[in-house]
Amino acid sequence: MEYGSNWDYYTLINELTKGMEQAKQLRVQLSSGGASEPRDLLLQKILSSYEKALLILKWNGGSVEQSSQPTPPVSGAPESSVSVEGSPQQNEDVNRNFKDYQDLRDVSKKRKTQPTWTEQVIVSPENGLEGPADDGYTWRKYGQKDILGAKYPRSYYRCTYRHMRNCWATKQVQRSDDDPSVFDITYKGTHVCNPATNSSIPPPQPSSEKQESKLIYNHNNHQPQQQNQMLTNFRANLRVYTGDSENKEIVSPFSFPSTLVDDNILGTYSPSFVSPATSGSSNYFSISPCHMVNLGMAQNLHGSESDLTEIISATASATNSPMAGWDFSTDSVELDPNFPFDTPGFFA
DNA sequence: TGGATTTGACCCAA
DNA sequence: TTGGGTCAAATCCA
Repeated sequence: MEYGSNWDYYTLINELTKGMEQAKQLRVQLSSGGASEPRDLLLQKILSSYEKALLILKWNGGSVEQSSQPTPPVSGAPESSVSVEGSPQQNEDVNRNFKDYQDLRDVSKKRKTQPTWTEQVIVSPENGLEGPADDGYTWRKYGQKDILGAKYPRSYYRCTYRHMRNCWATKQVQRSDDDPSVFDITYKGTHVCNPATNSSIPPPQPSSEKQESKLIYNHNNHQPQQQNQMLTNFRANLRVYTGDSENKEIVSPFSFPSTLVDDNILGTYSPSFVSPATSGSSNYFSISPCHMVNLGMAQNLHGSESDLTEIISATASATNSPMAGWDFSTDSVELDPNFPFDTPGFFA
């Protein structure tokens, strides 16, 4: 993303403006007692607006560094997020991630310095899927290891374009001990290879992948970028079950909307990810929120990679519930239609 | 034959 | 010292 691009600029302006207007509304409400719109909703909208603006600024600041980074460090920047909640825990995360990014700029080969985020993918047996779907990137498995205390081995993947495009994104796939149908996918680093530009690789057209999968996001850390398209689809398809208290949120059902079930998304499932991930498991199939978007939006939003991730991250931090920014209650709720996803820039 | 996967060895942070 | 993460040679496969 280029700093100062029109998209960013207008989005930034828009977010700040909206935040201000919403704050004014809230002020009026607080003074009058009347409420045409729930106060908490207003608050969330305000917070999300400001947070998105901040994220844009942060992201752009990072991209400046990216351009000068010859190695992995580039992957660090976008993961940092800003917590409007300001809880110590979240601030620690922010600080840590920011520190990670700084570290990455200095020591690219250090371990545990890359930003990470975790997703869980539930594989629906009824779909005939035995593993998580591909996420739009092409991964190459480079290792597998038995993990102490884990029933299933952990598989290690790195971006196929690590050397060609200096893309140092990696991911780890670990089948859950408790529920073998759940895959924990830990992403490290962010792709700097734009899958949309990987035109040299004809997108595979798997048939079985075009099926429903369920996603669980772990917002302990931050997620990848490139999620605008998914935003669009989320509006119509997302439900979130927050009954499970921990950090992982089940985003389910995540049925592929027709707009996603096309070549842009499913056509890019990489063979590598439909390959055996773990010993004892056959094919698996993962869908990462960002990657889906990444594919879908790549055609429309060149270079704009961070939004849904940031929105998720941003809104997630608005309350203790990771997805609270979407105005979720503790039960299954629909995505708040008032959430400012329709900010002009988001779907431009 | 070239690319992807497997797997044992090595590296390194905790 | 240990265990997680990565490397790289061997192997597999289309």
